[in-house]
Amino acid sequence: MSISADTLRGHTDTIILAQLMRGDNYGYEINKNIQQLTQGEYGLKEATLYTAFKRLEQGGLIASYWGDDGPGARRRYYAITDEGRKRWAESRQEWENTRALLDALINVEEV
Amino acid sequence: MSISADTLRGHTDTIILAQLMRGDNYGYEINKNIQQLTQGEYGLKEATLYTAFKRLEQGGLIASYWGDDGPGARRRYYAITDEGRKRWAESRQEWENTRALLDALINVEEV
DNA sequence: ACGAGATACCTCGCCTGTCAAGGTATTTTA
DNA sequence: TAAAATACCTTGACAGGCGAGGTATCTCGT
Repeated sequence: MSISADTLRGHTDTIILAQLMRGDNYGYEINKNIQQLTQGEYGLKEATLYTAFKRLEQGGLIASYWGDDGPGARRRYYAITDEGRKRWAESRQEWENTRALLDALINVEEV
Repeated sequence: MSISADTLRGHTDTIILAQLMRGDNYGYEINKNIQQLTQGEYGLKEATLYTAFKRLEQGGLIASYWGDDGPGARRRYYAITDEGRKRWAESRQEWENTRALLDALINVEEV
């Protein structure tokens, strides 16, 4: 986890939505996927993760149900809603914009 | 100001340092430069701006002095320190990394 | 001469997202 | 059968952003 979380603040929800775009999944696994995708450089803290799930569900962007199939402890699965899909698309677009802005703001043209 | 500030949270200090890399400047002007660079899409709120200056100065990344030359009210100028330059270079590098991570996390490979 | 508006700085208190710490329950494995 | 892994959840503290409000100076039109 070499990335300071504060620079990713505000993107947590989008990251989770993106994972759920690939299909229903449960918290632990989602977080493992995130860690894999970033070669272990980034992962959500559990408190952050579950806070985000709660927030997203209350906002109607995801829905949850209990699944008890697999090994290990019981799992709460999450599914992205239509509204969630819409939000993801928007956030993705916004990210493109933010990225361009920060590129312009953080770099200094050579003197 | 169409960009939600939370997606830029954590980058405020770096943005300010980048502006000061171009030379000494004062708060109001720095913020105007930022707005210009982003075609008015982004600007720091004053409270955010001055909070950041305080934080940066206390951290030894910038230094300030009063200048009374120009028109309008008195101005407090800021100069980036050696430590500030170092920090900017680090943050810039970290941004490259963060950008790559978010690209990987927010986009979903097609099914 | 003077009031409006621009310039410029600053503080207080609220809100929100992150996370360390602590807790519960189940299953696998040595 | 105890340890470790899996999996979920809550509480309280903390930090950064910012709305709202405030101060002081200068310019410009009338």
